[in-house]
Amino acid sequence: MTQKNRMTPKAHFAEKLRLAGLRPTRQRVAIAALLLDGRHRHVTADSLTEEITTAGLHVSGGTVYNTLNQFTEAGLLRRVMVHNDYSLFDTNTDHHHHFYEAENDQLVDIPHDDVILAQLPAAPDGHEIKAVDVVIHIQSKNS
Amino acid sequence: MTQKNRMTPKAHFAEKLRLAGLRPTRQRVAIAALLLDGRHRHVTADSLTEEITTAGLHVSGGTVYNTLNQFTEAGLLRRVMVHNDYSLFDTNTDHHHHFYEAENDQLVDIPHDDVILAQLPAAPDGHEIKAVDVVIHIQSKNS
DNA sequence: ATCTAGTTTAAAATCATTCTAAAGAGCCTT
DNA sequence: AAGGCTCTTTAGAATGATTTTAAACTAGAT
Ligand SMILES: [Mn+2]
Ligand SMILES: [Mn+2]
Ligand SMILES: [Zn+2]
Ligand SMILES: [Zn+2]
Repeated sequence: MTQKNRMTPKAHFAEKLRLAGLRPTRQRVAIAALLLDGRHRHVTADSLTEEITTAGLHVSGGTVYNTLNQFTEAGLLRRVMVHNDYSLFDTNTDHHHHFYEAENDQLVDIPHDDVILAQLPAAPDGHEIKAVDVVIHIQSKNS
Repeated sequence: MTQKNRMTPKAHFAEKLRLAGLRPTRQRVAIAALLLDGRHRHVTADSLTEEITTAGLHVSGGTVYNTLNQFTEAGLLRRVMVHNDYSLFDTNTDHHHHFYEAENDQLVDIPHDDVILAQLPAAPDGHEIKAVDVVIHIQSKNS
């Protein structure tokens, strides 16, 4: 078992943040405890703020945005692009793709192996591929 | 050759709009003439407004947005999702994918055949696949 | 020419996100 | 344990793309 089982949860997430190059402030540790617990899900600044409130905490709006951006920059979260209305963050940073149902703005993970890219184009000269995002747009069958 | 060569360009685009179920107003025809001439490119509300101005015309901001949305809804344009900053519209509605270089917000088409999805997952129960979007994020090699 | 539903317009409103500048908190050094 | 430096947080203002509004206009039918 990993070392995390010897620490209090707070210390565990503080350590995780330090490793990511982020100073473990009270707010960041609280958000890390909510988002980086291993569960795979998709959150928005709004839904995260709700979670924080439900947990009996308070973090200013600016800090929620800053933290989501910093976690993403640090590779602790992943931003998913499916529309222009607001940002979606994925707690699953492993390589995987998504189903997106615009009808009710629902995003669902596709297991890694269920999409196979048999052939990829070469990146344009002087460039390299950083990530490949596949979004499969779906709709309910009865139109 | 198609029938379009027998009409004045204006009539040609008016007809195209009628077929798409859109009343061919002066503004829509002007925008159609700029965007639906067969060239494949990516535009924003802003870049389109510039083009309109350069052409010596004027269309209100609201109408530029409405028209882009209506054209997209009608299948004359395609919206491409690569970031949350503003909408990108593609004059190429054929099935194709994109390279995206975040560094300088540059979007480049990938020829249809250069990405092959060998295996697609089944859509969730009661749903069908409407579109598959692949975005390959790239960056210049010297980081 | 007249009518009517659909469209355009300038301006205001919306709203997610970023910025500001002042107060607070990690953390390193004494 | 205290001091100090830098990074963070905060509430609130600002930003900016997009939508909405309500009045003026027009395509197309009669
Ligand atoms: Mn918006
Ligand atoms: Mn914005
Ligand atoms: Zn996911
Ligand atoms: Zn394209």
